[in-house]
Formats: sequence, structure tokens, C-alpha cells
Amino acid sequence: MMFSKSFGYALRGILYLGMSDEAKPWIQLDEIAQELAVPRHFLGKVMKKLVKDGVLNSQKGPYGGFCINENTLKTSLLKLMEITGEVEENGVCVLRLRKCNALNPCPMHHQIESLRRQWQALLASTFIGDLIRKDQPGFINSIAAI
Amino acid sequence: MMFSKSFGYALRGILYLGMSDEAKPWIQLDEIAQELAVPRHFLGKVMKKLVKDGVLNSQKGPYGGFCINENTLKTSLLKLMEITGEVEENGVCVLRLRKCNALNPCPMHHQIESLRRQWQALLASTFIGDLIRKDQPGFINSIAAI
DNA sequence: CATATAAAAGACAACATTGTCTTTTATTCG
DNA sequence: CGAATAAAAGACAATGTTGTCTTTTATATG
Repeated sequence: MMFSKSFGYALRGILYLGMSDEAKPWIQLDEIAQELAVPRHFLGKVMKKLVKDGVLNSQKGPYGGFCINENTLKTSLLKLMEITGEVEENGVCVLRLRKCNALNPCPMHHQIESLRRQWQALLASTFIGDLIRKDQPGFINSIAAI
Repeated sequence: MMFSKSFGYALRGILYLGMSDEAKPWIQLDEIAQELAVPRHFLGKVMKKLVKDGVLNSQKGPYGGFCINENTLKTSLLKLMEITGEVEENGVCVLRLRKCNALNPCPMHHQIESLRRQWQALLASTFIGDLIRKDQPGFINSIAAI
């Protein structure tokens, strides 16, 4: 019940862009990495993936950088996890037993089942847009704090 | 919301011992690894840790092997995770932000909080003994199935 | 005591994730 | 067009987890 570092970087990068002043159309990797205190080049790779998957836009050259687009706020956390490479573990047994199911449950099956459903539901129904709080003054601080 | 392989091996190894015929006091690594279809030497390392932490007993030499002891059934899954090296993530923010807390929550804080509490509670209050079903004929199958 | 047995221990390889550095490509602007 | 800028891409290192193999240690038995 923990996200990968890639996921965390991706989410925080996106939120940083989402919170940025719209007067400045493109935000550079340098600024994002510095503000979030995150390894620059690694973040670059993650951002690249997000661009490839259409979750963000990017622009090369002077005054270029990254910005959100029409998909960004509608992107679910589940989608984000897929992009950042979290394994697809929808029906997979927590103990990785292939034959585990309701009829032939592994010892953990019943204990875990409900929590996993809640977890999946949360990831699928929470969108980037839900996480942005433009009205909250400490918001940027809360994603920058490391 | 997934256990490490080490954890899975440990749990299944313990349960295998817990289900074994008590007429045979010690069970060898060879048998366990084969029955559970698990890498033998890697399992050996995991079992060694369990012995060191007093969750299992072991005996070298001919007719030696592993067996459960007075602690085994009373061991919680949380304890098992600690032994198998799952990081201690009790108060840690899911995004690994150090300054995240109820007063200065990260964007995921409220969404996750309740689920994490349930997860922690489940791990702390589920014991090895709770997972053994001596009455259930398919039980061994359910931990052997890979 | 000698031998066989089985865990314990240690060395090392495969693999994935994370992180750093350099080169390439695209774009803006003078 | 030429220079500067910034993302894209690629090479490679550090680290952690998982897996394999070999050697050492302890113990039971003849």
C-alpha cells in the first residue's frame, strides 16, 4: 500500500504543473525538479512517459517545457499507475498464487479481498483533478515537502 | 497492496509446517521447497530468518529440518512482514513526503488514510494460527498452488 | 570416531528500480 | 542561417530483491 517512487514523482510533477500560473505557458524540468526536490533526469524520464501517453504536453527549445492538457485533470490514479509501470495486479492473488480464487482461496484471500476492492475502487475513481486544491494556500508546500 | 515474494514464501513455508503430520517432527527444506514449488535456497534464507527470530525451530543433521514452535501460531502478519524485510511504513506518507500529516496533508492523504488504517489493523490482528484450516481438505493445495 | 545428512553461511549472478551523465533532436530568436 | 535552449534519448552506475551454487557447521547413527 505504497506507491513507487516513479508514481510519486509523476503525480507531484503533474500537480505542480496543474497549480502553476497559467500566464507562463511552459514550465521547465529544471524548475519542477528543483521545487519538488526530485532527481532531475529521473523525473525527466517519467515526464516523457506522461507526454507519450497524452497526459501532459511538452515543447522543446527556448521557452519550452511541460504543461497540462485537456486529458490531465481527467486522468485516474489507476491510469497513472499503469503509465509509471506499476504491475497490473487486478485479479492477481496477493501471495501470487495462480490458482487462488473464491472457490479455492489462499489463506489470505478472505482477509484481503474487501480491502483490495476498496483500493482498486479508490484508484479508479480518483482523478488528478480531484487532488488539486487551488484554494488551499499550503498546497504547493504539501507536494514540495520532502 | 501486495506482499514481497519473501513474505509469500515465509508464510507458505510456515503454513506447510503447521499443516504437517505431527508424527514427523522435522520437515526438510527439500520437501517444503518442492511441495510449494519455490526456489529452494532462497526459501532456505527466509526460513533461517524465521528461526533466528524465534518463529520456527530448526535442527541440523540427519532427520533434522524445520518445525513450528510455541510462538509460531501467535505470530502476526505484521511481525512476519518485519522479519521478511518489508519496510516499516507505519506513519510514512504513501508518497514518501516527510512533512505530510493531518495538518499539512499531501494530496493523497485523506483519500488513503482510512484504507491504510484498515490494512495495518488487519496485519496486526491476523495471526498465523488464524490462517490454518486443518479441517479444510483443499488447504494444502491452496498454498502449494503456483 | 567416521560417515552421512541437513541447516547455516557466504559468494555471486540475474533482474528491476532508481539515479546520473552525455549526446541528439527540435525549436526559438536574433 | 547560427546560436542558445530545452526536451528526448541513450549509456551506464548504484541499489535492492530474487535466485543459484558452493562451502561450512552441527548432529545423528553405525
